Amino acid sequence: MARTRSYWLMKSEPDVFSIHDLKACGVTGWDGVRNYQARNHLRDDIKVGDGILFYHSSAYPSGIAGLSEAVKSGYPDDTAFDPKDVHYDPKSDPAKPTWYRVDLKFVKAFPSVIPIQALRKTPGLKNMVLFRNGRLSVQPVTKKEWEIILRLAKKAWYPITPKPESPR
DNA sequence: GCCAACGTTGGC
DNA sequence: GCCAACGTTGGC
Repeated sequence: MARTRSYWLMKSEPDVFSIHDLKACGVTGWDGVRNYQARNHLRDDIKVGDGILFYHSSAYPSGIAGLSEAVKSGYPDDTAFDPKDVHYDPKSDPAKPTWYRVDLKFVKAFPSVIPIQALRKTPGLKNMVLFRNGRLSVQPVTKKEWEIILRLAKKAWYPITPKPESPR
């Protein structure tokens, strides 16, 4: 029997890599993750066909910006072996890699980002890992949460919050 | 810029 | 193995 589809949320700072960058490149390797809990999901749990909520962090607004899908399950993240890479980790042994990545493809950019404030206010989303362990950059999402969020994306239009002036 | 939450490191 | 110090993330 076919495996049930799982769902995930992955964070990215849009200044570094946004849903529009994913749209432009089509498929990308999700590398540079250097947290063990997130690594475990990348290495062991995410399978081809799984649905991914693409989350913009440290953004205006922060929130879910679109959809992605896993096209390749966990394999070693070789940026860890490259001394010139910002994510270089001298402790990661190529013969026994510490860090893993998956490949993702672009599925959809929402017409407007669903802001975290709207997610927080939605009753069925109270228990999202996003609110319990906000710092985890690769986190599981339940089927129910996934469905609620797809409905929010379809119905709602969210104005772009202006970026506050930085103090001088 | 501030700070809460969490992870990692290292002395003991 | 404990825990204090420190670093990072990310919302606000």
